[in-house]
Amino acid sequence: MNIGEAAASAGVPPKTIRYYEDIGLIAPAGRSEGNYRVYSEREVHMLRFVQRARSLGFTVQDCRQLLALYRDPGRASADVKAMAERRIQELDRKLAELTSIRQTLAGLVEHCHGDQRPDCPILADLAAADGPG
Amino acid sequence: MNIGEAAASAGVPPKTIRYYEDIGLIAPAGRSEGNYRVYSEREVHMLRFVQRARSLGFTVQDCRQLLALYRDPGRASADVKAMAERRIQELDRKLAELTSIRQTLAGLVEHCHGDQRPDCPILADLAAADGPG
DNA sequence: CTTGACCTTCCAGCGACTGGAATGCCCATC
DNA sequence: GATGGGCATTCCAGTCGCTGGAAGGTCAAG
Repeated sequence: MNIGEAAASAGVPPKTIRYYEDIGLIAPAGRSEGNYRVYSEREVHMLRFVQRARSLGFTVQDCRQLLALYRDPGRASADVKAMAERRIQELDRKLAELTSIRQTLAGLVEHCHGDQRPDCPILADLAAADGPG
Repeated sequence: MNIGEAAASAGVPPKTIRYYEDIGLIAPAGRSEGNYRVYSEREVHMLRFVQRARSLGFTVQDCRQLLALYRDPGRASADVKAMAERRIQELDRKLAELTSIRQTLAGLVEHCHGDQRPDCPILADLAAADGPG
């Protein structure tokens, strides 16, 4: 299997696969006679694993650890769980932040006429910059 | 006022001010005899404006537009409102995405023993990679 | 006159790719 | 055998919004 097919099958662009190889996230692929990278199902499986982890917001560093745990038959599930829980905590932090921003913006938008006149509480807030939020 | 004082007063690092000047977000500051950047209250005000806009998640490009609108006495508040609404839409998209990810992770965490044994539904999900979410 | 805090410029790096150029390989058709 | 198109290869540069650090200049205090 060439990189294009592996990429399609794993749901990542070919460039990303080369990048992952470059940074040592995945092992260097074997090569054909014409120097093309060659992939087996096993390697595509790993790529899918990474793709899925990334789509859940794990960093590439996290992926390294997750792959290591995945490959380690003597792993403790506690270690995986801890990683997921840390990730959830970060998500909660981010969600709180974005929610707060959203509230602030929504409040400002609500009070803005949104017509042809220049008076605008949104700009006023940005200019004042010591209100709440 | 030197850059350090301006920075403290606007709530941004000195490096960021130089960066903003570099990319043309704010006008080049005047210079002292010793080539130090010199800031007036007016310029600190602009910096605070940008800092506040950035803290609400507006991009630097957005800040350019917001500053332009702020400076334009003939602006229509509708334009500002539209920007804020677009931003809110983006936030909603992001919030939905993160919330969905959180749900998936929470579901996985819930089913993981988190003990010394290797069996782990989180890794199993990453490896399967065709479940929901 | 020295110390130390501030300032200057410039270059490099973060994370996680992504775009593009220049080149090479492979297969099919004429 | 030539040719064309679609793959592949490498390498460099850019994205976004800073941030760190090196090498040097300025300023006020002691």
